[in-house]
Amino acid sequence: MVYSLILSNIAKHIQLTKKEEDLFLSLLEEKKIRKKQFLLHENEISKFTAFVNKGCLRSYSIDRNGFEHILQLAPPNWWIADLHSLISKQPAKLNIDALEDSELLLLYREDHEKLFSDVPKFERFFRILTENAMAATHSRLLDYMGLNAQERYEGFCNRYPSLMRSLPQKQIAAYIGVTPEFSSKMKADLLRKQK
Amino acid sequence: MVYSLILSNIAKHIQLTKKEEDLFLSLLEEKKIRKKQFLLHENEISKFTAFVNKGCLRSYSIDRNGFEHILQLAPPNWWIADLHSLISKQPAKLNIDALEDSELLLLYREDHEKLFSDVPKFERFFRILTENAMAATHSRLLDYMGLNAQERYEGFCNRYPSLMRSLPQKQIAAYIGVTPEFSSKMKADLLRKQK
DNA sequence: GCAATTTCTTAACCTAGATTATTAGTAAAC
DNA sequence: GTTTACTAATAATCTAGGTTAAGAAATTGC
Repeated sequence: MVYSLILSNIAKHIQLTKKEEDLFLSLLEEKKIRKKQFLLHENEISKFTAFVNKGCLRSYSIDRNGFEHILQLAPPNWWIADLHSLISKQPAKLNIDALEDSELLLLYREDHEKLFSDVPKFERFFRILTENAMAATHSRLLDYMGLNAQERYEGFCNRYPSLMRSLPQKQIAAYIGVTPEFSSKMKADLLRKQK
Repeated sequence: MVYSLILSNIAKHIQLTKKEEDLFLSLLEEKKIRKKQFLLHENEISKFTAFVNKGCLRSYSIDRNGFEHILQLAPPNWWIADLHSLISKQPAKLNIDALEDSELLLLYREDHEKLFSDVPKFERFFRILTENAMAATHSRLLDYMGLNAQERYEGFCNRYPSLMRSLPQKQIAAYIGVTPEFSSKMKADLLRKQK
C-alpha cells in the first residue's frame, strides 16, 4: 500500500514533521475490500473513518420502500464514514460498501482522538476537511431543493465526469435522487439534444 | 449584551482560562438587527460568522423561479454563516436575514484565524461544531431523499416544536421544501387526523 | 383605529417524475 | 460457452405535490 496519496492529502492543509508523519501512519490500518463488500452495516456502531486509496465506496440509506439513497460517493483521495454514528456512538443509519475493488486506510476513533491530543495540528486538518465537506453538502442540499432532475443530472455530469464514466448509471440515479428509469430517459433526452 | 449563552455554548466542548475567555470576547462585535434586515446579501463576500443570542435568523437561496429555499434556521445559541463564501472568499450564493428582531455576536474571519493561532483549543471547538452541523445536514439531506412531504412536515414538528410555534408557516414550508399551499393542506390533514 | 400589506386556506386543475411492465443487452459464474 | 444475474431502454399509466386563483384572517404601519 502506498502512503503518498494520504500524505499529500494532509499536506494541503498542515505541515507535519517526519516524526508526526510516522506516528500518523502507524495508526492507520490497511484494508482491501472487494466490490459489493461492506465496510459498515446499518445498526452497527461505526468505529473508524476510511481514506480511499484506490477504488470507490459509497454510503447510503435504505428508505421504507427499500430504495437506496446515496449520501456520499468516495473515489480515491476521499474520506468516508457514518459521521453521526462515529461521533454519537449510536447505531449507524447508513451502509457503506464498495462499488469497485478498493484499497483503504482506516483510522479508528480511539486512535483519532489520540492523534488529536498528541498532534493538535490534526484538529486543524480535520476542522478544515469537515468545513469543506460541509460546504459541499450545503450545495448538494440546495440542488435538491431548487433544481429539477434534469439540472441535477447535468450538474453531476459536469462536476464528476470521471465517476460518470466509471459508475453504473443506477448508482448515479441513486445519488442525484431519481429512479434508474427516469435517469435513463434523461440520458436519452440529452443525447437527442446534443445531436 | 450578555455573554453567558456563547460562553456556555463553548464550555460544552472546551475549557478556557479567564484570559482566553477575555481574548475571545474582545474579538466579538455586538450587532442588533431588526426583523427583515439582512446580515448578508447574495453576491457579497461573507466576512464573519454570527452567533445568535436572541431572535432568529435564516440563510436561504433563491432559485431561478424566484422561490426561496431555507438552508438553515438559527434560533438562539446557534451559529450561522455562508460557509462556502467564508472559506473560499467567493461571492455568497446565500442570503441571511432576520425572521425576528435579533441580537448577534459577530466573529470576523481574520479574528477567527487569529483565534485559531493564539488559542489552538478553538480549532477543536470549531472542528466539533462543524462535525455536529455536518451530521445534522446529512440527516436533513437523507430526509429530502427518502421521505415524502408529510413525513418531513411531521419530522419538523417533532424536532423543532418551539420554531413550529414561533415561525410563520411559509418559512417552515420553505425549510422542508414544499409550497405554502401544500403545507397548509398538510396542516389541515394532520388536524383532521388527530380528531 | 383603519388601511395596507402579508400570511393563510381552499379548491380546481396540471405536470414532473414514479410505477409497472416488457424486452434487450452485458457481465459474471459455473 | 451456456446459464444466471445484473443493468439498461422504452413506453403506458399513475400520483404527489405544484400552479393558479380568489377570498379570509392576521399583522404592520401610520
